[in-house]
Amino acid sequence: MVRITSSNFSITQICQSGQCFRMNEMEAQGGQRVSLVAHGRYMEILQSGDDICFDCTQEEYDALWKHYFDMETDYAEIIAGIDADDQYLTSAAAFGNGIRILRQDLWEMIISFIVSQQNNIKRIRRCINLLCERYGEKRVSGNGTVYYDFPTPQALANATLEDLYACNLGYRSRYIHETASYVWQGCIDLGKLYELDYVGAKDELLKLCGVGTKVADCICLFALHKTDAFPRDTHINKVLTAQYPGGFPFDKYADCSGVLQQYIFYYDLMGVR
DNA sequence: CATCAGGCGAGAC
DNA sequence: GTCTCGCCTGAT
Repeated sequence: MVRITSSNFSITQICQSGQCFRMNEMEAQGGQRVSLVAHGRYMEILQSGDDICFDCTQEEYDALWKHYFDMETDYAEIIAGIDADDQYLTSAAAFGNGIRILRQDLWEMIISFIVSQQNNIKRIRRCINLLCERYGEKRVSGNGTVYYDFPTPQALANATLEDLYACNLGYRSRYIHETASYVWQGCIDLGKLYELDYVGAKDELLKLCGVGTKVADCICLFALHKTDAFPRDTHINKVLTAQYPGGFPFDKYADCSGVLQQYIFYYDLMGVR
């Protein structure tokens, strides 16, 4: 068990923000609890107010989860940098101030956000769980929980189109089949994407079948942690049209616009209006 | 029954 | 380069 105290950190907000499809809210008394599969491990986190309890060793927290949850970044500073005259953005950030931009697995994000297109979060989770159960390695955690690794490029490349359609992926089945084959054959070196800047990494990702501008931006933000990426989906476009008819002030928020995108997205999705 | 969900690829121009 | 159109599936 690792106990830490942090304002600007909410496991439920992170869970609901829709960047991670393998994080689930659980029943809990006297606080919030989520389970998570990442880094090939299963973990639970308990939170009560500013008190957060990671169910792992200190070594594991320091080596993996601290970085995964972006604990080194001061989100209060980002929020403090928001233009006080921008009432919408100020409200959105106050509403979602516990959100973090996670550092998730690159391959998992590529497939997850291909699945996400023209799809709703509930079905996205179902599709991904199905892919993991059918093509991921089965594991058992320390507390006896059965879970599945995210399928490897090889496992998905070996799945037939029919198999993928059977996972209710619809027309995205072909995209996943082609992208998995492409990666498994070594046509793209995913490792080198970490060395590129946002624009360079995005250009490479756009070569993948089923990856367009929006999906590429999500991968850049949630896997490569390019916080200057600003994914534009239907929610964001709706808000930009209504709240920023003169254009969103990207120049003010050069290297944190991706964080702001998450505040806006979450506020539009969950906020009471 | 129509519409939409965190878009994208293919083809027309 | 920009625009339109069709697309699996399920929830509302």
